[in-house]
Amino acid sequence: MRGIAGPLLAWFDRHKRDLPWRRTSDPYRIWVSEVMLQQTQVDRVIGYYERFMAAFPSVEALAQTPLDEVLRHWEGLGYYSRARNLHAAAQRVVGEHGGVFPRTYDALRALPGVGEYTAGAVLSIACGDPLPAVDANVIRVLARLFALQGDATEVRREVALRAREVLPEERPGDFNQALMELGALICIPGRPGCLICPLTDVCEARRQGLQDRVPEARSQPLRQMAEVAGVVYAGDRVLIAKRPVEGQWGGLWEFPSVPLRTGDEPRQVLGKHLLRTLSVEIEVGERLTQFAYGVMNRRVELAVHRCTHTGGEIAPTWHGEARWALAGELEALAMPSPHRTVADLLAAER
DNA sequence: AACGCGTGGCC
DNA sequence: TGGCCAAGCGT
Repeated sequence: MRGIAGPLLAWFDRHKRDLPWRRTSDPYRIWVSEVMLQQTQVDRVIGYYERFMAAFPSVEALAQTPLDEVLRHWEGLGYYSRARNLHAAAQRVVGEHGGVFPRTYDALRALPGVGEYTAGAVLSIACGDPLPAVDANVIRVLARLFALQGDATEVRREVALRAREVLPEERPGDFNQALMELGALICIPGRPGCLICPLTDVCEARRQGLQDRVPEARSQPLRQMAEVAGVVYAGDRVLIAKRPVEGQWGGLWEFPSVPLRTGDEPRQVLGKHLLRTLSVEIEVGERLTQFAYGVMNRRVELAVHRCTHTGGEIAPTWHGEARWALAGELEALAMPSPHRTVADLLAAER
């Protein structure tokens, strides 16, 4: 296999999408885009990237902003550890590198949230370093190009070697992006568009008729769950709780909620939960809303009750931070998607 | 090594 | 309509 760089880069020059992070060579901006793009589709990232850059135009700006505000800009994008790591990394760039974005592999790789892929992507795209950037697209494209089959781990390792071999000295960043762009637009998981693929003539899977074979993704079984949340009023304020930084929705604010087990009486469980975790006494009132949301491999039926504070001050425990908030404050807090739905409901009824 | 970690669009 | 999926990383 020789010379895929030529036709691939020619195709890329002609068909690449006009994306905001392709209009800069600032390593900081490339880095932010790459972190946002982890496990997230391009179309979804564009708006977040532009708002994030307007708010945090430099690594110093990001570093000096409170994490809560950074998370608010990340709300809805998911995988919130990315935002926490991005923020922590920005502070380390300022504190340990004098605000100069690191341009060596080891220094970049040492930042939280920067793995092998991201380090290679940032340095090849922003600095022209001849490093591969192997993401799921590249694995699929090269596995097909070289007709690599077998164990997923084995294919991955083999792809990593091939990615280094096919990488051209000229325009390594564009080459990496071209492989990913091809994987996203043409060499897609389902039925690849071999008829319009610039590499169709040299693709070994195509030659062998294996192009429809794609590494089977092992899907986790979907679990059904139920939970109850309370919008607890004390006068004109509502009770909000901050989720612990580790785990799902870490660092985000939510209306206090608790999982239900089969047979649980939701209103009773909610009351006991608030008493036990925050020492807050409540009276559980009418059901405000009920809906299902999906998160990871779970489908959750959420019932939300309007509640009234009847006694007890918030006693912060190991469960984390909680406080009373004015309705107008909710807009500025980072909340999980289903809780944002509830907050919007409250805002609409006022 | 295998698993946890979000979200909404798609067919 | 619901199962699948997307420019990974940390542990």
